[in-house]
Amino acid sequence: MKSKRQLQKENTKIKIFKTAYNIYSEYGFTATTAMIAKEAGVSHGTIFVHFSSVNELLTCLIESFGDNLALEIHDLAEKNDSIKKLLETHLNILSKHENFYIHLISEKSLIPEDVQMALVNIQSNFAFHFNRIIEREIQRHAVKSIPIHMIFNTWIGLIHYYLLNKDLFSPDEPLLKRYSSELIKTFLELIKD
Amino acid sequence: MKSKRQLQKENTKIKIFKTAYNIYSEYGFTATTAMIAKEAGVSHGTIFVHFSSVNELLTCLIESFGDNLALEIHDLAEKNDSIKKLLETHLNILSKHENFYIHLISEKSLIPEDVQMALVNIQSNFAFHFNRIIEREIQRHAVKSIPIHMIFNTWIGLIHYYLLNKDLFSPDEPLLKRYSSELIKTFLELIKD
DNA sequence: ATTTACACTAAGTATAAACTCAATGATTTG
DNA sequence: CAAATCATTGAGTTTATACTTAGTGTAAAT
Repeated sequence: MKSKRQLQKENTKIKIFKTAYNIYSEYGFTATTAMIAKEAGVSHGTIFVHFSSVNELLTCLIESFGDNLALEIHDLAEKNDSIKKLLETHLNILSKHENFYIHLISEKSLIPEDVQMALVNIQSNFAFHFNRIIEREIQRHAVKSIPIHMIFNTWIGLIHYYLLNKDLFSPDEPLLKRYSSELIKTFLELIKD
Repeated sequence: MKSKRQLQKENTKIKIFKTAYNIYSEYGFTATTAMIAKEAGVSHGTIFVHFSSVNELLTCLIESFGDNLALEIHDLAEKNDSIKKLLETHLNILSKHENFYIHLISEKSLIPEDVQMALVNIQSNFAFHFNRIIEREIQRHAVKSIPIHMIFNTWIGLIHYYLLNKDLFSPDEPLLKRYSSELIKTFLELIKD
């Protein structure tokens, strides 16, 4: 049984955590701890009761984000065995976290180096499922015989380019909502044998 | 005839300008005006005699960079009319400015908004030549009939993905030196009809 | 009921970086 | 040669932000 104090402490931490996610999603990683405290309705100092530094807060957030994405990718990749389905699923997952993900890739340089690994892990994780399916399609001569990692990098490169240039491509609405089908269609066209 | 004073002033400005380019190329856009002053061998205050703010310095640098790139692209695109030649030329040009260019695209979020346009201009400029040649190849059925802008974005997306992840792909030597031919080969394979 | 523990507060400190400005001394002007 | 000009200096000032800490009031322990 948890004491009243323990509960309050946990709740406050969760409140800060979730608020930070929202603030960073909206304003990017230049948002300040002061903003987060204000939005969470706690005093500035409270943040440092729960997280020893802003870097630790960032680290927790991003690693947790990576873990969540990994779970979603794992779950859905099992069920989708056509390339098209796989790509649709990939973009659907990213779509749910679009704002945070965009800030993550476009402001990577602001993020503590030891956490940037989390980003690499996200890609590796998806690459695993991606490669399994593409490999099979290459065997079947449905996909061009090009080194798999290049096919993967072309796909990630293309969608990251769009996400990184959301201001240009889709300033007023979610980018993936608008471009998912065009991106998938183009990519399938390119890789088909 | 220029007076001694005028000459000295100009030289100092150029010295600061070039040093800033080198410092930013090496350390990225978080490098400080103090670093630049020290490296240029002038006092910190001198920078603000020549540039009203660090943003103005950045603006000058990046716009000048864009102009140079535009010239190089214009010159060389005239002479290269096969796709392969065009892509090789593109990467050769970027190769000459690899470090600065990488910082430019990976730290875009640190750059004043009104200068980010310069980056868009660089792409538009290249897109013009790129599209002209691809269009012709599509007519000849040498390249798949896919919307040209998607072909262009796939190419830029791919090379930016590599440049943005230089740490991963080629931490110890220039990235384009190592990957140019693989990138070109893959891309040509993908778009050929 | 009293004492102790502790989550939280808010005012304060530390630091880093851009930017200012009065002083300096070399150059130009008359 | 004297006076005026001006590029440069470097020791400040300002500002923004992360982080600290002594204090407060409520919950828990005795």
